[in-house]
Amino acid sequence: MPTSTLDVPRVAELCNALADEARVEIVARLLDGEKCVCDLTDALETGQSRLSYHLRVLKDAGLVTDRRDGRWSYYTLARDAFLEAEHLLAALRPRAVRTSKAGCC
Amino acid sequence: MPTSTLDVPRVAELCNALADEARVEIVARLLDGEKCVCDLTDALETGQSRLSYHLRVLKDAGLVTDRRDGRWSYYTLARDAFLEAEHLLAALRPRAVRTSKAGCC
DNA sequence: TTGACACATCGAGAAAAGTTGATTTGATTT
DNA sequence: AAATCAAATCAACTTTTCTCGATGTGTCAA
Repeated sequence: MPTSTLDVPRVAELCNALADEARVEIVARLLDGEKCVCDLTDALETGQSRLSYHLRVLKDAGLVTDRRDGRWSYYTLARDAFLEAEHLLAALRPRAVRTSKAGCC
Repeated sequence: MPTSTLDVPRVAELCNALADEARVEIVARLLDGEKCVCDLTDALETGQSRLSYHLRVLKDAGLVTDRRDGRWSYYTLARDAFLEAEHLLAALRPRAVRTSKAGCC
């Protein structure tokens, strides 16, 4: 459930999770649906432990969820978290073009 | 001018700039318009060089612009960059609730 | 039950980011 | 011109993040 206004630590947490290219790549790969770790390893041509690490960061931030099926783990984007991120970001958007120049101190 | 789709490095760059609470605080303070550095130093109760460092990170990412007037520097949120960020994030949002479970490998 | 597999986790090292105090720069006041 | 002030930059240090190879854990096949 997305919080509406200015949750500073949460913004930092979510952005932090998306602050690394490897993780954004992962998210991009998950856009067309659930993938298992082996699919991602192939697609991203990266070491298994590295991938596992980044998946964990995304998971800790709530941006993905995982599901186990036998030996495989499947990861899915968490729609709620992305909506939450959008709302939080929207709350940071400057309302209009500011013309008023500030005086100082 | 906001790019539309999946610019992975740019997402990482923007998110990185917002991945630190201090910087999100700064953005929050700038929401009601332009501020000089001294205002921010007071408001955030932080050292001057620390603030200057974080302002530079925000500026390098394009999220703020600065203007000099005499001895003072004024910082303003860059509306375009925030819109760009919103668009980029929107492009990462999973389209709908996925029910299809992936087969593997 | 042994071996192979998929993945998570660990430990150590490398790299990057953040903090702090001192110095520098450039503008203003006296 | 000298002193003062706002803010940027620097250098040294601390902390965090990332990477890589190794090990651990649970699952399945032979």
